[in-house]
Amino acid sequence: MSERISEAELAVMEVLWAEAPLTASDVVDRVPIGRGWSDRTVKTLLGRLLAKGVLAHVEEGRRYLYRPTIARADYVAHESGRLVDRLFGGRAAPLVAHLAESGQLSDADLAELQALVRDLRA
Amino acid sequence: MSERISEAELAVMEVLWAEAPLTASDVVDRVPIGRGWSDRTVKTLLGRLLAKGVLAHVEEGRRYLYRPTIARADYVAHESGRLVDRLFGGRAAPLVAHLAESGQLSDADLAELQALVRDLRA
DNA sequence: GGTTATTGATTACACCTGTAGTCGGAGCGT
DNA sequence: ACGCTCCGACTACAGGTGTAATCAATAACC
Repeated sequence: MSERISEAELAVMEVLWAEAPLTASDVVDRVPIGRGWSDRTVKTLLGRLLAKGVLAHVEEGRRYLYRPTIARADYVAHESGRLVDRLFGGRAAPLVAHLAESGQLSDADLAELQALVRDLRA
Repeated sequence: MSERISEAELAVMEVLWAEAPLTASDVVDRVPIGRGWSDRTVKTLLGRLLAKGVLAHVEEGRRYLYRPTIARADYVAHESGRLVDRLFGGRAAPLVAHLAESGQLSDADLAELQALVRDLRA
């Protein structure tokens, strides 16, 4: 459940969150080319993710089909919560304030946020 | 500049962001008790942070005075940006949407955000 | 049927991280 | 001046991570 997913492992999870189940070679083909990983590396990561329990695999003939056991939304919630806890004392509003102040929110983002917050407060 | 600060190291940085400059033993005294660290551990972390260039030290008689070389706000901006890049494709609005949807924003947070966004868009 | 290609399992290895211990020199007490 | 103490520098060591190579079983090819 709560094993940490490393940066490299996340790239593999993203592939499987986008499409699953997949075979190991399918995953290799879909990992962003920029990573420059060999197929062995991807295989290792799949193995570690299995060991961490965040992937499951079922036999499909001579190979395995891999599939996430946790939802991306849950992972994202977990990681967002960790960041908010570590850097903002557990309060989310200061994070947004910070993003805004450090210019990481575009006008479009702000417009979107305004609509979002309005709806949420309704 | 851009060396990563680990979780344990962050606890030391927080002490020095709260108050600086400090001697090593001052830092030891101020690290959250819950960590249960020996003074050696804290010293090691200070050394690693020096090596990473995020701390500087000047001699003060028999000992050193340590002081951050990067601002907490810059670090926070960097880490927030990383999270947003990794999990939300670089767009911050979905983060906020996510925090809201997963119930991590209180009514007070939402009110605060609404005011914040209104001001920012003015 | 023996050889080769695939695929998963096991092993490797260096660097980072958490968590310290040891060594050596500079004052301090007497 | 001598040993005790405090501090910083160096060393240690296991577990995680990035990045792979090797091994073994099986399937496919000729």
